[in-house]
Amino acid sequence: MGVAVPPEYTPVMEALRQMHGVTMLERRSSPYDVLIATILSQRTRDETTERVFRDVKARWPDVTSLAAADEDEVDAVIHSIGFHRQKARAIIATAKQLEEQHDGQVPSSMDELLELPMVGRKTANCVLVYGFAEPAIPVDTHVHRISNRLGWVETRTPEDTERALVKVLPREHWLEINQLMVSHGKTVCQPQRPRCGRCRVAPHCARAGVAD
DNA sequence: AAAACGGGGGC
DNA sequence: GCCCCAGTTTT
Repeated sequence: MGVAVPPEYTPVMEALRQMHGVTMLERRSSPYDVLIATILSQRTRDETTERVFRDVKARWPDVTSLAAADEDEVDAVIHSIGFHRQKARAIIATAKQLEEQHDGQVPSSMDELLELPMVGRKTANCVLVYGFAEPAIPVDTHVHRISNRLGWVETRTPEDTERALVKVLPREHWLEINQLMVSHGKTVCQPQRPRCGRCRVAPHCARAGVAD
């Protein structure tokens, strides 16, 4: 009986690496910084988020100061990003929750992270992999879309994609896959018109040259 | 399963 | 001006 030949994950990741030149260590930071920065980054562009995160850290450098921050003041500092009111409320509540329930530390388990406001699986997995260097795959819309286009998974939601990917993708690629596919998704494998003619992954892709 | 949240960047 | 976003929560 024919056992299906698994996709060639390593050549794909190598092609992505060549196209996008990710410098992994730049994203490594303390679990707390990853947590706050990732909440702020939801549905907003990186460049904007980076500036806003620096401003937040300058004004409220640690958990204790952020826990005591005034919501209107935080809202004013992060006003240039989307969902600023919810995010201001969320990061203050997160800081308070860390102090009251976790001795001021960021928890390192998925279940505990999911208890924090505005922390879903994608954000929690960012904290685990970038903050704690634990094996986890943050799946956003880019990872979801590209994994399906490649034929690695056949899933309807990012959550389903995450659960499928952790079963098939070798662990050596988990740390890189999010940033590589996000970069790829913004510049080459875009939602509407993927530029397959310029894509070095196309030879390995189930839908190269085919629209969704 | 779908709506709501939102300012900023690209065209 | 209009369309599109590195999600999560609520209905």
